[in-house]
Amino acid sequence: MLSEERYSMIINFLEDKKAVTVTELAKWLGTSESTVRRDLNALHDMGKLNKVHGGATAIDEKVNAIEEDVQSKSLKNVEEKKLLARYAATLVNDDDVVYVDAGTTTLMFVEALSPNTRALFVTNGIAHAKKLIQKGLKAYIIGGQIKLSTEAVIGAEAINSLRKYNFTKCFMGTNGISVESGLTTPDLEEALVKKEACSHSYITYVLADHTKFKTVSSITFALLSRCCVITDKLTDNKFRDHTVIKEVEQ
Amino acid sequence: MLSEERYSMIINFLEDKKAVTVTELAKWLGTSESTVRRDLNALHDMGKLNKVHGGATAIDEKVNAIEEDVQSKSLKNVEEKKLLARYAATLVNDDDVVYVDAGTTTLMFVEALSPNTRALFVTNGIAHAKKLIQKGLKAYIIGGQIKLSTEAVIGAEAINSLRKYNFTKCFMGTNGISVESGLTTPDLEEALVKKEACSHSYITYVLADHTKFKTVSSITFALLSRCCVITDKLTDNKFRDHTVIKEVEQ
DNA sequence: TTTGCTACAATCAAAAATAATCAAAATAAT
DNA sequence: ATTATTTTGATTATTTTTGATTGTAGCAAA
Repeated sequence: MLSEERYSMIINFLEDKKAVTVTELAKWLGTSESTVRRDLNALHDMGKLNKVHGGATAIDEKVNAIEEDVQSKSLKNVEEKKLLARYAATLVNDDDVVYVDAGTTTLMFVEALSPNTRALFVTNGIAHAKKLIQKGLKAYIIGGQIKLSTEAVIGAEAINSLRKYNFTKCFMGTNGISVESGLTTPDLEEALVKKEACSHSYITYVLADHTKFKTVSSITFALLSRCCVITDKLTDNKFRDHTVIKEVEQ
Repeated sequence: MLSEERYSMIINFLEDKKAVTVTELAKWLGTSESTVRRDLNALHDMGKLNKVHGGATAIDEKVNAIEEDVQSKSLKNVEEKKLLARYAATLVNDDDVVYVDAGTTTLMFVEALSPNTRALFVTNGIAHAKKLIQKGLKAYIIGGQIKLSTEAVIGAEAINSLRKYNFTKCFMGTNGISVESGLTTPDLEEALVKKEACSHSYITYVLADHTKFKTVSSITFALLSRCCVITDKLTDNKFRDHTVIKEVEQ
């Protein structure tokens, strides 16, 4: 039997039953569990099913629709980003006032948040605001102009909005991290908002996967010395001399 | 059995029975109490149920109920609303500064807008903001707390945000229209925002299909005399004595 | 309050499932 | 026909899940 045949049999099975175990499939397909696992991995990489311990479950169309809705512009390093997001989510306490910067990495952070937290969230991301309230969390959005490409609120009005707040923690994304230039991003307007947000926060956490290191964009919005960087893999230890680094174990 | 299967069995059980004990579940699922406890913790962390001593209870599904409510509401009189929306969209000129109120009818208004207009839009609706920029229009969102059920920005911060603006036109939805009480809505916070928006606008247009007439909700946010009402079918001509009415031909 | 009972989280060892590895089998290429 | 490549199933070490156990905490009756 061709592997493609097994693939479609597995998908059909899942569409009907919603969940299946590896053992079940091995027996049903008359093949070994090793092969079934390989098939499940392949289908998972294609995004055709959810792999879970013991087997697989059908993809929830609702989730799919939402994923589409969030024009996830960079499907790069998704797993790494999720890792950072999950760790960052654990840093939020009930009494925190948290600023969430717009961006794809921080959106995963919002997804990873516990629905039970009583913290207060402020964001400049349209998608972030929507997700936060869908989780039943208390959320504020800052006012101002909306940038088309990133769905982020920016501009003078946004900066003015931010002045009112005092955050205990703020979670930022970034385009580049370097020892010399600190945290950098290509858009001036966004950089100004980021800068203002950081300056109103007691702690600034930066979520940056390993690809962001030693990259420099045109505008610096924060210096390393004032931030705590959360990353998946630190390739150069010299960063440790300039900032607090949390390397999340996989 | 996959843990995901147990999860959904527990959720289904709870949806039906509203409450369940650990012992019950262990027997029903044919598993140990330890596992059931672990499952309940996991589901609690996901926000899918309330953990209580001895077991768990179904979550108060306000969110879901309201979402459905909004959806069914938005499905009512769709054609009539689209008619109003299309007409209202023609009222926007390139040099206008337009406020768009949150709500299902005004969302259709946004959909009906020409992507070529150079008007400036300000809104308190998350969905509205998103749609506006997706159309490539210049859009601002006001800052403030986000209301879960309607995805509208409300609260003191929202009102403060509005103070800065001077609108040439504002487009409002409403729950009720009556000669005596004017325009009314059930939510105080939303009413205050609507009121503030109207008071900063040169003209206020109210989009109201025929079902809204002679309905009164608890809070009045504007009087008929100060508005221009756009509707699909006017059943009682006495309204013409109190306000400017545009009856859109279908 | 105290007492007794039950439920709980934490811990641990057994069981199950997994990824990684490798040799055999099947398939394709020369 | 022979060689190279891919696929498969078995084996291994590792990880995850599970159920039993234990001490602690919560609850209700005395």
